[in-house]
Amino acid sequence: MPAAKVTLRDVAVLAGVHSGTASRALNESTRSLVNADTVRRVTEAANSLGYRPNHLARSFKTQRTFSIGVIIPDLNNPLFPPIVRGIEDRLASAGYVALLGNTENDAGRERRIFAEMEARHVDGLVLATARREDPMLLGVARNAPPIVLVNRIVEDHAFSSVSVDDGAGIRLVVEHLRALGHRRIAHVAGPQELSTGFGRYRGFQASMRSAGLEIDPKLVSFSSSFSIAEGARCAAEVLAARPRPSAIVAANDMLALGCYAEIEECGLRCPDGVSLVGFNDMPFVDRLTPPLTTVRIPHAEIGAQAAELILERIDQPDSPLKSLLLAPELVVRGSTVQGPKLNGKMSASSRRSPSRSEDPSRS
Amino acid sequence: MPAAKVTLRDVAVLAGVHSGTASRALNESTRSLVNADTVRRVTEAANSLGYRPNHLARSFKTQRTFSIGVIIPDLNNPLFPPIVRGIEDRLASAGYVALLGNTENDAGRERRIFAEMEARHVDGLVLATARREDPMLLGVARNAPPIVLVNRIVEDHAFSSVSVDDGAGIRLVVEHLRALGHRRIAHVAGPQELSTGFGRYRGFQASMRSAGLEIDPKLVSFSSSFSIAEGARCAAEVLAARPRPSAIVAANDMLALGCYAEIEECGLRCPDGVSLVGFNDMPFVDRLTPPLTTVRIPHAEIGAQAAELILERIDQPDSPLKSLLLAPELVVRGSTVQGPKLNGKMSASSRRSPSRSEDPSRS
DNA sequence: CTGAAAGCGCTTACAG
DNA sequence: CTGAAAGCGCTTACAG
Repeated sequence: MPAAKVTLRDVAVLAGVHSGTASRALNESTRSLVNADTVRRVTEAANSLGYRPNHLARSFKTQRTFSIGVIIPDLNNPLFPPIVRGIEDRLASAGYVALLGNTENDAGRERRIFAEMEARHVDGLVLATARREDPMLLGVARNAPPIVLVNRIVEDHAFSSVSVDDGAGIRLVVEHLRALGHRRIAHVAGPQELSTGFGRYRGFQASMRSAGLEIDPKLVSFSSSFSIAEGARCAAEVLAARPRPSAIVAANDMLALGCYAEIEECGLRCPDGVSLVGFNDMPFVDRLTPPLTTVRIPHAEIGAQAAELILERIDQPDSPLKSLLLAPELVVRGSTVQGPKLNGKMSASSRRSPSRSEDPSRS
Repeated sequence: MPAAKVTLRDVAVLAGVHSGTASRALNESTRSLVNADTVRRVTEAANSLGYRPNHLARSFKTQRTFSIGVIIPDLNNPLFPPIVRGIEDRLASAGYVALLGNTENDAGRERRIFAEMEARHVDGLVLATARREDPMLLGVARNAPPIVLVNRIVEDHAFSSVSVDDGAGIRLVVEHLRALGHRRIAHVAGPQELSTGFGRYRGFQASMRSAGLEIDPKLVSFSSSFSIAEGARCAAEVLAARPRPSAIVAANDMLALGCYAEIEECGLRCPDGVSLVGFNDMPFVDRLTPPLTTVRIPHAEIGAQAAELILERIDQPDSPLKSLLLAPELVVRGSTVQGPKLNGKMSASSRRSPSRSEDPSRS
């Protein structure tokens, strides 16, 4: 049991050296400056006294805290816990700790949390709250700590970032649905002021086009937030269109959850009446009925890479900015089935659907 | 834009006072000691210079960090994010910040995280990792920071704590099932070294007894962790008993998730073949098929109260320990239906089951 | 390779 | 009510 307060001076006295020497002996980076035998004596003294360096004194002196601010919209959104864990685990292994802040997507809260983190002298910040055009981020002071964006990014790349290739993810989705014979495909889009919502919508447009499918404006509805309620509202909109869509591409799993509810509400069934695809592969969406086909993103990896980037920037503040784009992966589950052209009146074998040969991705 | 570095000295010079006076003027608790006019001058000087007190210097001097360590098993367990948010929100409003640590239920990690938090001089700790007999907790040094336990508690109450009345929760469950006519009720119990697993098991015993129902040992299976896999394993065990149970009480929702899978695996259906109840009301269990009947606990409130307790202990280290026991609430959803006695061969009206009159809770 | 000393920016008894 | 000063426990140029 260590005594209440053992300081570096105590160690130095016991080892018969000056406290400056003890400091150098105990510090990894300065150890090489001191005689090996002195190092041994100091180390022994430290051990025998149960010396624990005072973090606060060191931080005060060096103005480094070995802490990183992590700002997210809401920890209760299941997307974030695995990302946060990815960040924390990587940081912990480097002796850093994360300070977490939830903005609730509120600009005022965001500013307050940012200021609080600065006041606490975090060595860096990881932000999952960026908007495509983000007034706060554009206004950050020159002497603000290094910043890395995660998941969401800003329009002009003034920051390092780790995100997922949203367009590629949606392409996998559209091609999957196309291959199942779906032609009237709806999109419940995310908020367009976020890079994720915007990128997935653009990806939807692009991959529908290259799949040779038409985008009916009535089959696209824009949510104002990635929430279940908005998913239901937008699903109601696209399901009201005639002819009805045979599949819905939701911009994320929360929206997809709302779609499930609304599909049922309309007296339809998923997947028989409407196929449904989400994005993110949130925990437990594989336990829904039917299990959700979705786009898996490497949550923990995203977090770990973001932590890696911020640590790099701290060690080398002048290193060039990096934007990592991680590859998503389609996870096919029960919520997507053959479209109406293939299992409808025309049997797939008796008559080749003309659309098949028109499909440029197959020619 | 504040200059790179404005210190208290700069403010004092501009206001024409000594830095000690400036400190007193700016500090809430000492402000009353200084002349109102001086306060005004100092405040103005501080504002005009954009002075931001250096947190690090203050912490170093006062040995207080306004930070609290929060140690949980795993942020990816959906039980914890809402609790953590409850803690953080309450802490933030008091100017505190939370440092999060995930133990993965590993004793070594737990020790390491605990030591790290101590080294960072957290002002207090909130632990959600307690075991009923917890060697680490019993061994904490006399000069360790104040500790509050959350959700799980230790056997002898040497700590303040906030938890849920597990026995009362299970009683609600058993009475609900009893009222539906279930008599062969199984229990997929949690780990018995945790107060939650143990308390719910004891609650199961007690409320079965007072409901006049027999506990068949073959209908109780003990899991080794609150996981889906363990839930499935234990469900398989109790479903193998003959006569089969008509209902399963799972010690928490993760175990219930495993029960769902195993019920299906056995070719049974929930709720027609077997009713199922969980515990915790984790996010999204209302979206399962069928939606899970479960015991709701006030997650955010639990966190907020824990934060409250730790703040109290920091302000008044000698205040008496408190153990808050929050009331759970039954949420009835689709996973529980009438038991076999009432919708089986014997109609409820044609023949009164003898067990009804034997039921002491109804006499 | 080591010692002596300054100093990081505050807070807080201690005088007056 | 305010000033002068000590000091929290380290790190790090600066000498030698």
